[in-house]
Amino acid sequence: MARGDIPGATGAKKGRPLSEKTEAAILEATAQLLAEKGLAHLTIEEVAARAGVGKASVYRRWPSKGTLAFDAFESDFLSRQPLPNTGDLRGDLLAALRAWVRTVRDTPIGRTLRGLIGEVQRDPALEGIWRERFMTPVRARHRALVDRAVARGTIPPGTDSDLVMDMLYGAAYHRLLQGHLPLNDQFVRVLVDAVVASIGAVEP
Amino acid sequence: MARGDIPGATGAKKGRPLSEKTEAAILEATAQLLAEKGLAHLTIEEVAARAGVGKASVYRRWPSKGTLAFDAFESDFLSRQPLPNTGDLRGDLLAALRAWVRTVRDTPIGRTLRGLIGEVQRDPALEGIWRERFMTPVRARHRALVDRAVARGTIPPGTDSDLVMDMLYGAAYHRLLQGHLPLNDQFVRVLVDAVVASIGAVEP
Amino acid sequence: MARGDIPGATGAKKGRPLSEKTEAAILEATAQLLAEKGLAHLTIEEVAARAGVGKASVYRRWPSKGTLAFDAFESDFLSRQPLPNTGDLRGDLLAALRAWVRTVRDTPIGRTLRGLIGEVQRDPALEGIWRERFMTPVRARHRALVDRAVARGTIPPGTDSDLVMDMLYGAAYHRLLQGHLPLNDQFVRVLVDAVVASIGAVEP
Amino acid sequence: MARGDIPGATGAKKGRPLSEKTEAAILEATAQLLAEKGLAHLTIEEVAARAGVGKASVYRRWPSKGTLAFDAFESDFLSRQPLPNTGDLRGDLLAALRAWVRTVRDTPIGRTLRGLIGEVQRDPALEGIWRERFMTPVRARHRALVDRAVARGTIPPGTDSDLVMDMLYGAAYHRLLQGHLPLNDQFVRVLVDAVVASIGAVEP
DNA sequence: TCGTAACCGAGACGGTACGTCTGGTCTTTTT
DNA sequence: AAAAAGACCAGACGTACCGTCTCGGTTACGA
Repeated sequence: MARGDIPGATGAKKGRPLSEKTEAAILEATAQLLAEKGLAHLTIEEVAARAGVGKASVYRRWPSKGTLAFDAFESDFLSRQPLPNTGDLRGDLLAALRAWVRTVRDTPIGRTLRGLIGEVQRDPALEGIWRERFMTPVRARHRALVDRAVARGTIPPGTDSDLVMDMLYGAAYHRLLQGHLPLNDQFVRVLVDAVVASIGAVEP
Repeated sequence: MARGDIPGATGAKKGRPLSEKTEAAILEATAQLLAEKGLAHLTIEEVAARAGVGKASVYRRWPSKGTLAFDAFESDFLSRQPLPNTGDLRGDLLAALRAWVRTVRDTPIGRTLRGLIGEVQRDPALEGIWRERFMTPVRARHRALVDRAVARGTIPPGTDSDLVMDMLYGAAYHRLLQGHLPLNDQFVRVLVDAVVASIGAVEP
Repeated sequence: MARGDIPGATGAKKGRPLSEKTEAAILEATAQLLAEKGLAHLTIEEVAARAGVGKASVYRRWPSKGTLAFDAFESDFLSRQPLPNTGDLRGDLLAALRAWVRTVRDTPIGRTLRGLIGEVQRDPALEGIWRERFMTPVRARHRALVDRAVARGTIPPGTDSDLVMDMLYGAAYHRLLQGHLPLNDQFVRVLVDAVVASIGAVEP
Repeated sequence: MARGDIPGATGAKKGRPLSEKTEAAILEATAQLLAEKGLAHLTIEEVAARAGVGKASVYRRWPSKGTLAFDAFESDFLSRQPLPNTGDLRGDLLAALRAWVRTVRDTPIGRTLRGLIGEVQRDPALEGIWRERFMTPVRARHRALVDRAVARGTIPPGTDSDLVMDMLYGAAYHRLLQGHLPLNDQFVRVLVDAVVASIGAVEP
């Protein structure tokens, strides 16, 4: 986990507790600076200054720039990934992927996401956190769509939902990170069609 | 391109030309250090020292760590991506993807590739170079496999080869960068099968 | 003044105060290196290394090599300039000038003084500091000898003590800096005699 | 001497002779830059660029910045030091010192002279050249005034002309280099008076 | 209710690496 | 073979941040 814990939850504590105000100020400053200059040019020094906080108060809570940025980023991103229910798999996947594309393409979140993934590549300490707190919940949410289709009986029960996720979001992340081709609606449609076709889906 | 040019190709040159020896020493030192400590902990300072070269001689050629690392990495990686010809599409894709997986999973190249992609996310100046010199040639080589299958008539002529590439390599890069699931042969097989199925390939 | 101030004198202080240990280590290292290799070959890098201190800790206190060297030099030099009281002007001037000559001719201080004056010629920012902290106190000390003679009534009341100082020490600095003739006791004697003669001094 | 010799004078020469044009361009550029930014901020790099000449062509002729600057400075300065003949010593010394003061106070030459003397303090290799080519001729010229007075019989035959020079010019250089008091005509007058008085000069 | 442990903002600490600059030398090509 | 150009190695420059430590002061528990 990025931070220690919700204060008061773990038990024994002496002395003055961590101030929630300080924490909020840090996260707010981080979010601002993240949008303004990107993760690469974010510095703890500046976060502390902007938040009106000592650097130690930042390091007391987050061990690195990545973990801090991650916390500031997380909730924002997740809230933009809906769990659609259109009645059939193609529709659900289309809606989910479209929401993803809009988020990363049309908001500063895309840039931050790219920077964060970049950071994860260089800091092994971030890998676990990133997977646990970001990849796992997002994938779970998306996989639910596939599982629902299995339950409905419109796709075979043995469908490898991990593979489906990797084909869909792998392709999408690929275009986000490599930028070799546009992330547009045309791409989303043909991608979802191809993936649905590969499952051997029965038309409802 | 990362550096100026092929020496001597552009024409006018006065004064002492850039020494090829110096350049070779820098690239060699960079490759060594890249393998030893990864891109994140590679420093120009150390490259220069190891190469027995002044820092200015490095900056004269490459404007940043990323461009330098990229040049040292490029040829090494590309040489490990064969152009298989097994006679059918599935076999070709399997061979190509297996080679890729072996390279990134079993050699230090995988770590460097991850670091380099991370670097590309933070340095906009690298994006173009990366795409032009890395993504484009590698994709072209892989796409040739699909085009050959179209020529053979085993898959429909309108097949979107870009999409095929994105599903295959998007998924593979996804696992490389996110590490949520292993990059093993089982994954390669089911991925190729699913992608081939999605194309509506005719069995030969 | 080279540095901020006597710590704690100015009032408001926030954050960790400058460590006196660090400052002492820097001054000590500077003094050593000044004697070893002269001001011209003194580098902040080496001062920091020798003092076991970060470069920033040096720059935090002194804005330039010259100001640092000056601070390290100052007390050492001044302590070697006595305020003689032999009873008559000639004896006082002889004693003072002999002490000066011995200091600059027989110790490494002479070399440092030359280097420092050289530095002052090239860095306008040093001029004021040099004058205020070096020339003014030293001259004041020496002029006191002349003023005492006036008080005694052995020389005319209107004597221009600045001119006397300039003839005496001007000539001495001239030989120190230009090296055209030796700085020996013979020189000191005839110089003092000539200057005393020029004043129209009454023999006591 | 700063440079080798008058080109072509020494005899044996093979290959292309040193170009007088090149030399003139370098000296001209040096003089300009000396006046513009002072010796301290003069760089061989910039001299070469301004002269439209390779750096090596500069180093071929002058071994260091100081020697080059010195050559560019020398003739200019000496031409401004007249050999007055007013008929009596006081008048001669007054005229000579006034010319000196005007030169160093009212032209960029003063700044350059200060810089040059500063440079001499740091570069032992310059000392000899400086003394030989600058101090010695200038002092000789000035001392001639005193010697003439001896010949005239207006001052004692045993007069120490070196001491007279040191009192006069020592005081003047002192004010130039230390800047503690102004270099004005009032100073010149009282200085000359005091020095002449110290000699025990007979009124003519 | 009081001691004390852990917090607070501020900023100095020892460091690393940056990208730039200069010095003096070396190596091409041109004249 | 010298000139002009400019790359060569070396390393100091001053800056930016790093993550830690110290300062004097302030909470808010728990003994």
